[in-house]
Amino acid sequence: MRYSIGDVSRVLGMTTSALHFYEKEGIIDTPRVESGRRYYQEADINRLISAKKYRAMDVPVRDIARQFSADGMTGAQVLSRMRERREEAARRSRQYAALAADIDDLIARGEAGLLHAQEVDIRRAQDMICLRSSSGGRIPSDKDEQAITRRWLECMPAVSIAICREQGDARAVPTLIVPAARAADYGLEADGRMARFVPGGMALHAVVVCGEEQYDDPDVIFRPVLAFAREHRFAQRGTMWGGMLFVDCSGGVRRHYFDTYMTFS
Amino acid sequence: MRYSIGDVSRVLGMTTSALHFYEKEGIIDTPRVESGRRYYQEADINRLISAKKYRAMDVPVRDIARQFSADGMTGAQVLSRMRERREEAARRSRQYAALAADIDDLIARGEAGLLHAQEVDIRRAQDMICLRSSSGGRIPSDKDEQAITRRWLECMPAVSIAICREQGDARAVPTLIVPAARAADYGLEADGRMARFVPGGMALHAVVVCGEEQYDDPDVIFRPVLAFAREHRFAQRGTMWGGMLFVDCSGGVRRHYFDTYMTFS
DNA sequence: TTGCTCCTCACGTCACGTGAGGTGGC
DNA sequence: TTGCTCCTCACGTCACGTGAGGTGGC
Repeated sequence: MRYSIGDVSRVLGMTTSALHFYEKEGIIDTPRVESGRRYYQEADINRLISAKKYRAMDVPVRDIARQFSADGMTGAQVLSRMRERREEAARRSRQYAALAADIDDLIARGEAGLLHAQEVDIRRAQDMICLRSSSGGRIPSDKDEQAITRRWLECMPAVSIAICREQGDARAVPTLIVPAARAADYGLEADGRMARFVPGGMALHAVVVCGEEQYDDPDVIFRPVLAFAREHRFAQRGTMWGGMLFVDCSGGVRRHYFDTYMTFS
Repeated sequence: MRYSIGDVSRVLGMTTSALHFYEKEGIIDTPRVESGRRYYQEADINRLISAKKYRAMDVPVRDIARQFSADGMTGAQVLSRMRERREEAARRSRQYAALAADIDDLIARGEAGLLHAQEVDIRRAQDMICLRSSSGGRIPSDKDEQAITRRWLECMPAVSIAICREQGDARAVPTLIVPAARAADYGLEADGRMARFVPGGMALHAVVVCGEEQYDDPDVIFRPVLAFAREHRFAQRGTMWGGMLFVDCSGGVRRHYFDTYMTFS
């Protein structure tokens, strides 16, 4: 049986340029009829199907070419490659599942934020862990602190940009924050120095919208809960914090949405 | 606070060239000191962290730049993008999980094949569905059949290259095959024409190793089970089939491993 | 003659990575 | 003076996709 490149392309779901590419990479060595046109035989089809199978497993084309070459891989080596691919596929599956869950959480908080911006309510806050640098910025200048911050940032989107103000602090500081429940999954933990445990509990809550002024004066995000607390005589207990939900950049202005909590006694 | 590109790079886990790239793409617009060196401020850090978050969700850099631009996206649009990203992440998670399971199956059969090549045993065969073309090759010449074959090939590695011989066939033919149990997950089904149901049951089984001769004479793969059947007076019932496990290309020869089954009455 | 398939070759894509060759501040 | 950081610019990567311009067989 001789097949034209068009037939092969239609059946294998690969463009002719992909078939040219596989040939250039040495996965197949297609014979030609006199006019220069390629024709494919059963053996070529088999190799292309196998190549497609390994590509589906994310094996690079060059590795497939080597595997298929005259002095290619033994069965045991092929199996060992497949074991790697299985581990990688399982790893990616877990990673995407975690990502989907984390995005879900962001969406839920974001939707609530859009609906109830600027309203103050009372609700239970989760336990959180907050990461602050000794230099006061969101980026530490100390190398050890830089390494820790980097580890935290690798855990986005579970980790969020936040602003925190511990009881007794003169002003709020830029930090990172993660729900304590998610922290364990990512191997993040409170050490009492950079990473501090922020206990949850009943809290004043508001979604706050603010502009660029939060960079100079991070305390702006706590105004609604603080005003409510003054009016209704709630006393702060523990750490006030606000996690950034998203930024609305439409219409030439930047509106930062923060989800703020103030636990009270 | 002013941060150098080195600090930012260390903390965000991005190379300086990535930071240059993000600047070129318009995600940030970094100011310079007189000597030409860049410095980053809290607002830039925030945007880079956000960009990293969206990159972790597989949003393209150009879309992130547009989202952050002066006339960017509203909160509702950002949330809708996040919903898409969640669906995509969930889809990929499922896809990689299925891939891992399919590879697992390939490995298990491959390992058994390496250990017990050329031995005949008796075991239960699974129900399978086998796809054959009316033209006799693994690639059909009919356009409708080509479209069906293409759909099957998109379900690799659950679908395998195979050779089948129905009772009464003059010779074995190249086909594709899928376990009936997996077929349902991929929306493949027997139609009695191209795609035929191959019932499982007690069967003679052997892993057969053969060379290129299988392309001219696919029946070679059934020799061990047929010899055993003659010797021990087993009569074929239903379809004989062999699924390709892998190809050993070491030492300049190609050895094709097939997992063959002959159900008997 | 017209459509269709197929050919080669060059350049584009995406998100950076990797030097090469040079500068500025401690 | 030496090390270190940072600069720009050009080219590479990976697996193809997309034309442009032309040929061959019905």
